[in-house]
Amino acid sequence: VSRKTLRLTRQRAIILEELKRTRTHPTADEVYATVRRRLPRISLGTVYRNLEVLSRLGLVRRLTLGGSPRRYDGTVEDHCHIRCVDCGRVEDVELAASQDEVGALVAYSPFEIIGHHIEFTGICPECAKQG
Amino acid sequence: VSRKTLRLTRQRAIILEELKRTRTHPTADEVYATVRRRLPRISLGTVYRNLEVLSRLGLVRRLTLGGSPRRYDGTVEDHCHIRCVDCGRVEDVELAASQDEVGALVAYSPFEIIGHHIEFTGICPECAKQG
DNA sequence: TTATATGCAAATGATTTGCGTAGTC
DNA sequence: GACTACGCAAATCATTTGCATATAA
Repeated sequence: VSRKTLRLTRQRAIILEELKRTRTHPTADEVYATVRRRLPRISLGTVYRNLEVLSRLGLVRRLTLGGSPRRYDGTVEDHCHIRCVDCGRVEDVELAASQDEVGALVAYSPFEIIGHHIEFTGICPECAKQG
Repeated sequence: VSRKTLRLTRQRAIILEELKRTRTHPTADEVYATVRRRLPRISLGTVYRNLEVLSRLGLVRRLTLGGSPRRYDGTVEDHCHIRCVDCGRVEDVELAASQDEVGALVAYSPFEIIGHHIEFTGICPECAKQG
């Protein structure tokens, strides 16, 4: 319940823009590298702060994937991911079922359920080639 | 492809034993605290090293949940988790579908799929009470 | 004008690693 | 006896935060 008035700074706008543009589920560091091409003086701290703000606003998604560093996703709609256990790359996965059907899978839980996320693991084509 | 011969040290055995005994999906620090009651001179580094070894051996599971610190699970069989977005507690969830059915949900992926994990998020009963 | 956001650097938190010694096999 | 694992401490990696200044509204 914050009373703060958010401002659309150049930094914030460009971080959002670049994150929406990519499909690679970048880490904060990768966003930093990309954004720095347009704003050479931006700091990594600003990137972290804005990724936090943007995900609170629901404009981007903070992925709850295993592993560090954390990854972000410009696509907000519910979808699943697959992570290469070898190189760590994360890609989207298309499901045969709807997200609602997945949500309905729970037999019982005392928790009030808010959401869900399926993470598949596997070997990506590139790593498969290299054995 | 390691040629090392593993040894069953007192520390390793007790870490495994304590992890098998609990259902709380503890962090390395929590395992450390528990094990220390029996081995007061054990170091946190040893706990980390052994959790790594034990999960490579498939004797325990390193959870690929979002958030830090990382959590471990003494139950190796496939099952799903629910994490309280408020207090971070992680509990097991029983599914209405089999794990095979979940695996079959993927419509298409260029990855060679190895496994999957569903993480539900919600509010645990305790946090729900406190609003 | 004024409060939010930035850049910078230091602080924090989690995990890993180097090293000399202890203990398993 | 040989070599793995330990305890300890320092190093590394990711992320957060304090502060003085810049800037959006």
